[in-house]
Amino acid sequence: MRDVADASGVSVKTVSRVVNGEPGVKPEVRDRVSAAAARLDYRHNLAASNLRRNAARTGVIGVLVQDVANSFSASLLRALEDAMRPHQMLLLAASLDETTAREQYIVENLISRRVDGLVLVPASARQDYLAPEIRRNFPIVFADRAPRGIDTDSVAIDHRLGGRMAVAHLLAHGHRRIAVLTDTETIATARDRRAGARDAFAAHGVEVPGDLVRSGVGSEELAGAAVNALRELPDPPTAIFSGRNTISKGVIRALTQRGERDSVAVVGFDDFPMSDVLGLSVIRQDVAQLGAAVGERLLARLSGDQSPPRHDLLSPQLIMRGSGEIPPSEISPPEPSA
Amino acid sequence: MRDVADASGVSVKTVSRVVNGEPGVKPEVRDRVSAAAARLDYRHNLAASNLRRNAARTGVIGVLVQDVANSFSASLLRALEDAMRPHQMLLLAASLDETTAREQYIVENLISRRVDGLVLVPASARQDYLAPEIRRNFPIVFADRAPRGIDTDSVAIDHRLGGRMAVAHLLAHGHRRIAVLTDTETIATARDRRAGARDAFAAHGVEVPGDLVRSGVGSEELAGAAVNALRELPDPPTAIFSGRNTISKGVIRALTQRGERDSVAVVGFDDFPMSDVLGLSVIRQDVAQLGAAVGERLLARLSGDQSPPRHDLLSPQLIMRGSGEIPPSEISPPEPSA
DNA sequence: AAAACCCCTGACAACGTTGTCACCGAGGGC
DNA sequence: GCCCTCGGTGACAACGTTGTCAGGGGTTTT
Repeated sequence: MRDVADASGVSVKTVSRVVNGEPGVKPEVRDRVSAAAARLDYRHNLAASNLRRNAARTGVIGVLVQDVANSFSASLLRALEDAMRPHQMLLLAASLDETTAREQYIVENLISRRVDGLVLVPASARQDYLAPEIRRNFPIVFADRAPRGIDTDSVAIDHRLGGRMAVAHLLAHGHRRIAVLTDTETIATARDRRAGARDAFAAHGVEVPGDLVRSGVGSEELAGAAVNALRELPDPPTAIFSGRNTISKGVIRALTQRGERDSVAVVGFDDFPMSDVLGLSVIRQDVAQLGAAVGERLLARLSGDQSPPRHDLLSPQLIMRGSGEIPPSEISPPEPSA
Repeated sequence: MRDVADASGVSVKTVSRVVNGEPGVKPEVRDRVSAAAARLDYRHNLAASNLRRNAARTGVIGVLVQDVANSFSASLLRALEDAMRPHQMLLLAASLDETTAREQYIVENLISRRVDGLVLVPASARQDYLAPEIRRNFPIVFADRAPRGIDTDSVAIDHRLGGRMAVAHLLAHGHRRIAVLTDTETIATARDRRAGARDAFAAHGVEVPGDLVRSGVGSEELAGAAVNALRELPDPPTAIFSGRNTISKGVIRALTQRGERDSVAVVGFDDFPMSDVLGLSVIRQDVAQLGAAVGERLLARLSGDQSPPRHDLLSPQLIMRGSGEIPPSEISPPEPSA
């Protein structure tokens, strides 16, 4: 900036005025400065600028998700970007891979960078470490999972309701031997979805088929293995509730290989690309809606909203595409009469 | 920082030393300062720090892709993140939506933020506006598309080869009426893929079926519409080369609705999640490999590599899953003998 | 005992920018 | 002709941090 000033024979302050488009500079001087800036390839330094304009915003928000390559996270990211774009804000995105340590490291790093806010799909079980930030009213919005150990805004899908809807749907179609495949116990959403499944059994007065409930199904491979194991049981499940999109993929792949796509009912949680073509019935969470709601909450906080934290729950939706409407297969032994 | 210094009775410089873990501070003092910092919720300001340590890195690289929600972009992002993670670098991600204006705006913004480098999947036709950055050796790596108007590193899939492979495969299975659906003319990759398709026709001495070549197919909906139109022709195509994953989705959806999934051959460009279950034959570009190569190039530049720009081409791979191996349907009128 | 050394610490300037204030000269009102 | 106003400009300090250098006190060397 000093160089530009020297080259155009004015003070640095005047260059600053030109660069920021402030009024009160003679057009002639303005042109001279602009020309010099262009000639010298001058690039405005936003970091220094923000440092000086003390209370100003950096125009960046941090987004921590599980894995930016996962369609859920990617859609969330995109919805947030769309929400932030009109406000000229950019996104610093990071994948956590369900790693608590990385979550804390990234959060700390982002705060040092003075991001204006955070969107967090937490990997950690508790987020007490954020207490100081909450105390000073730093905007943090939790997405898809509620905060624990602190209180701050969150927007999430009602996973429990979704799990309940899925299993209730299968029960309504006459299934009793329903397998429930969910991710690791430590993940709150997985717990909620399984709890919802249990709710549905209870509401229908059906005993939970304990031997068919599997948690810790954390990958496509594990899901496929689980399907194979379950279908080899003496009294195999006639329907499967798969608690996550990666699990659904493994389930469908395994069923396809076994030639059982048309005989075993499946309802998945999480829609994913092409599941319509696959005819997979799912509990759909509207990720775009989720992202938009999260963005809205964050923007409200950024513009000074001091109201108490809100915890919004969005209802998922059952999408019937065939796989969830398959009746119990006749191969399954008839239920003994009471 | 001054507050922490006052609270612990030392100078700001000593606080700086403690914060940065520099040696040469008495353990007792170090503890006192750390305690004060914790008590006052002190947060280190990386922006100011970087400003002072003049030539230092910000530890952020900008990544501009088409759409972070698209599986190609999302996977690229993830591969880059993995490449950068060991170097403690974070990613500022932005979606361009094939918009030239947004590309320039974001690039300018990121440069003002002093990102250490850029990864660009350009939306613009030419990138002359980057000339000053190239001149000062600012690290920019193009991904998936080569730069035009400037010369800098790029890593891309050989789209032309891929297009050729796809159509050659269909020709080898006896098809002659092969539809070629590609995205807008202005997108370089779409042009390359179509050119590859023409190469294949030429190499087989087959005349290009002009009435079946459609460009400007920019969405799933348009792809579906194109399929319907083409299949209603008096002499419909017996095979389809779909030049992009979104197009493939539209094609499959339309064929499914028409009940023609098993009678019309399809080879798609771009693998996407679940296409294996759909039995779709595709030209796969290894996005993870692409992202890793881009990351590697960028890291090399960041560590001072001054060699001339390189333009690497990665070969795509044909994955046969059934849809591309369907023979020409008999419904199609027999070719008139010569 | 003087000299040399080391450990620890702090004063100061500087990074690139902008807010504050003061200044200069031209024009307008009395 | 005097005072006031106002448009245009620049000097200076400050944002939060760290590199440089100097200094104080203790210990070791000669």
